[in-house]
Amino acid sequence: MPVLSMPGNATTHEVDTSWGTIRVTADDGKVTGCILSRLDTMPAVPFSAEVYGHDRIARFVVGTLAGRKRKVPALGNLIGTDFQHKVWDAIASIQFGETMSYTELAKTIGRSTACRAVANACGANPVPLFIPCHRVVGANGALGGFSAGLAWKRLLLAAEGYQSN
DNA sequence: CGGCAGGAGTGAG
DNA sequence: CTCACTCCTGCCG
Repeated sequence: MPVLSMPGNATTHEVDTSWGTIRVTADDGKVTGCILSRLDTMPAVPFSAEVYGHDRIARFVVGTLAGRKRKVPALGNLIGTDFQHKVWDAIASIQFGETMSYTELAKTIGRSTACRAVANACGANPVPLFIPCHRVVGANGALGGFSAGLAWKRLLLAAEGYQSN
């Protein structure tokens, strides 16, 4: 009988927002996944969200989207290559309200010319918001991309005071 | 200003 | 295995 990873205490944390439901999965309280509804176009309604109870993970999500600095909950074991983990670690070190370009980030992990690979790793980030890949932008001030749709990235950056374009 | 190489990963053929 | 594509960017014509 194959021994696979034994789920400890898996939980799902959902946050209903005017832009769709955000679903976070965790294992023993450690975040392992974060799914945002895909927004290919800017929603017509302004963003709003509510949190029920004192779910720390859900509160982090809403707080972050509202531009409030919050302590990032513990993260579980994320599946990825060495390269991806290096990229994610570097992203995690970007302070609230600050941004870093794909090239700068590439340099910090010793791959100065791998900006494109860095961008790819950003897109593979299993826990957007928790690993703030939205703080990685183009060297020319452009936003770059965002797996769940640029509307989210704009919202997050605007909330943190970043002036795009 | 357009074109291209460079760099890791994934999926199609 | 090869090719195409992806959250990019500096260089070169």
